[in-house]
Amino acid sequence: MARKTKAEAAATREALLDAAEEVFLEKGVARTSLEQIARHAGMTRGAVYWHFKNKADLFQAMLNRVRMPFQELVEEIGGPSLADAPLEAIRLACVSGFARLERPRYRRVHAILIHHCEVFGDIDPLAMQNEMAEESCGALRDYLESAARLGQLREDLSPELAARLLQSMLGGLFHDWLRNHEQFSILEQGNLLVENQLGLFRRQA
Amino acid sequence: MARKTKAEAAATREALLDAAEEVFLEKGVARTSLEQIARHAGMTRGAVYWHFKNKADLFQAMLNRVRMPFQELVEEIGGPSLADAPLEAIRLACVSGFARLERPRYRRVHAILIHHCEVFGDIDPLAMQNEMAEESCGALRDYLESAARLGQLREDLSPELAARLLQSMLGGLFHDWLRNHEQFSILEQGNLLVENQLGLFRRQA
DNA sequence: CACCAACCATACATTGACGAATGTAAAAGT
DNA sequence: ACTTTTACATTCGTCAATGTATGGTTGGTG
Repeated sequence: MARKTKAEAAATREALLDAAEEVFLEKGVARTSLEQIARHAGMTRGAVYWHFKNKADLFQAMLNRVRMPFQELVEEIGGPSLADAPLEAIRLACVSGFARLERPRYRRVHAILIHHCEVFGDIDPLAMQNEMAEESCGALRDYLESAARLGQLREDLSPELAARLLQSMLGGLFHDWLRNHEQFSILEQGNLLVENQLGLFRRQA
Repeated sequence: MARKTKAEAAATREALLDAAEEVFLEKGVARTSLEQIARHAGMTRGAVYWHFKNKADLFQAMLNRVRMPFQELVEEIGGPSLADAPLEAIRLACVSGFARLERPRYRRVHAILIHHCEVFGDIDPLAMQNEMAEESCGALRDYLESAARLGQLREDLSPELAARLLQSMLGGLFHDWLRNHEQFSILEQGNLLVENQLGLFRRQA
């Protein structure tokens, strides 16, 4: 095959990753061959093995396109508002996360990671999920402790417990929505649930 | 090989299913061969193909050993107490479910179904999860509507919304625990979370 | 302008899982 | 006691997927 421009080569690489997302989501990671991915992108396995070492490497590259550390979500909500209104900061961070998840690429990759792949090669999706869970739970706990210090939390509710409740609720919502995103909008439903759950946390109903 | 008595044959069948549970949980469904399952049970693939048609059939048989319809959980909690105390009925049903999940067989099979298998043959774990979710959410809504009619719910909280909150929280807890059950006890943690979440739902804090 | 390496296709070797066919020895039936 | 069926073990053919090696064309760089 003829050599391509650097831009064209990068484009085919992206096309391969796009194809991987679609086929992985449709048929599951284990049941899709590199041949199927290549054909779906209009290429052959040669292209795949040029750009990626193997299936696990391609999978990792697919994940790297959607890395969103929690810090980015915090930065998106503005800044100094979190100092005196931590509960509102949590809500806005959640909204920010929901908005990202509605972008097809983010939704697809997370759905694949959580519902359409097993342990595989040197990639352990469960370990990744654990990391995500602990990170978000820790951040929630920080904000809720701040809220407790400011007297914005019910006195019979510890920030630790509130963080676990909220984290479990968010995790369940996340899983449910990723399972079939056509059933509801995570932005609407998520807003509703987070708002009300935080309302239950607040002092004086 | 020599023929075994009916009891012995049934025992080897159970042994094969036990082995399947362990190997599936350790290596994932797609990455384990029937050979590995058979060897782990001290047999060969011949035994597997005698008792089961193929991998999907074995998988289905494994699932059939842990079917627990929601109705059983309700029956376990006693009976007439649910009429005037629906919130307590919910709590007891959850406790009952948590207790079951701590039995190794139930825990393993659910962990496999949710975290260690993809779509596979004529088996769609996501569809099963959807069934489970809708069934439990519907039951929760029924009880919470009953609680609302009895004036046991906060007036600013619709039973519909409460059901979604609780269902998401339970689902998140479920997933988190199945991901690594060594981190905490679902019976303790589940009791704590359900109790407090229901407490937040109740009228007059 | 020349030449090399990038970029991808093609062909080939290897692996390993499945499933069916066959073997067989003891339990069940008669 | 004789036959039949059961409950496996063993072997083998097939096929799909992987990984590698090779070839061919052209963009990029000196």
